[in-house]
Amino acid sequence: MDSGIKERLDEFIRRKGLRRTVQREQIVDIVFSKDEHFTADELFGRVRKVDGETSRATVYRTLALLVEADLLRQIDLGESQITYDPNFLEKPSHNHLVCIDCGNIVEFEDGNVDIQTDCVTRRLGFRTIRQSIKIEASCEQLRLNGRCQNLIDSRLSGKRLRRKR
Amino acid sequence: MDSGIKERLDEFIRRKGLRRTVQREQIVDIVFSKDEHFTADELFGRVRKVDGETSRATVYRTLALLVEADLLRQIDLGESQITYDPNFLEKPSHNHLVCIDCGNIVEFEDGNVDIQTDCVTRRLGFRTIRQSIKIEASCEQLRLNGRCQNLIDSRLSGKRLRRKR
DNA sequence: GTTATTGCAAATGATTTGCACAAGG
DNA sequence: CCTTGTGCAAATCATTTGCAATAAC
Repeated sequence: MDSGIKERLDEFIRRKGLRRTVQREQIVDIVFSKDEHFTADELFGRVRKVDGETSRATVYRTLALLVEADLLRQIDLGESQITYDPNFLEKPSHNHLVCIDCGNIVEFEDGNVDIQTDCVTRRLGFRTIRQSIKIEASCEQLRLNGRCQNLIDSRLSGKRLRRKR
Repeated sequence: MDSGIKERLDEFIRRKGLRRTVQREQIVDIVFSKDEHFTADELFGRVRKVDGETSRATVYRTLALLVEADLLRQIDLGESQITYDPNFLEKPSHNHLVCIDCGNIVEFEDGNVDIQTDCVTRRLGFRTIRQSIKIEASCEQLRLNGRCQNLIDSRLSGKRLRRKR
């Protein structure tokens, strides 16, 4: 975990007159221990393994806190549950490609895309605050070779596949 | 309303072995009578004005039907309710800019953006199926002049402003 | 001590679903 | 007829909230 996160959270907590608690510490540790996306419920599961007392409500409230502090971002993958992405600190303007074959999510950063969209924004008379791009795509490997390395990798790593809402 | 819609729906209904009903006819007429985005509940309100019998369930079921037939699309504006966009038939690859000042939603189509993102997609080893871009932006007019024509327009037209989830 | 935070359980709110009856083909 | 569609009310499910007890500071 990037060591700056705790400091930024402490700063946010101080500025807002809030308090440091063991639950918040634990949840933050878990959220930023991996670079994987997660839902509130998945996080609750991981938190419960560490501390069997922490409540679902506290998990939700801490997620809202982290989003407000701009340490964590909600992303839309078209599922019924909100997905959280802990990687915006490292990759501030990344976007997501979702493979419709295997459900894998690929993060990408591309300056040219950012420039193009910002150009459109200015042409329309606005100033970009934030943008999100979701690309749904099919796997070229799977189409050509009948198999897809991403799919194999995700099976091996046990990554969560995409569910429809 | 584009006259092709009814035909495409009929074709879909025939192909699937489904049935034409008065409720579906009415809902489709209402959905495509304007180019405005709407939620299921807003649509239900409009439908009820025409036919006081139609149920909320039928509205939801017909929306799902239209989405499946690819006549209507769900878009994510970060609200708790799903937003439906009836304009993809006319503008097949448009995207959305949301003004954080006034909540206005501006649709735009831009070939260069599409080319850039498709380029990224191919570089990653995928083939684009569909993409959606959401730009959150502030109004330059408001920043410079202290007022925003979009905001004034939306007040005048009584357009729905954005709610947070 | 004062105020924020927590856990619990209940509430919320959008959407979905089971079922008996209605209606399309 | 036979099956799909509808309306109703109940169910679902993620998320939020009220409240009394607890813990920061």
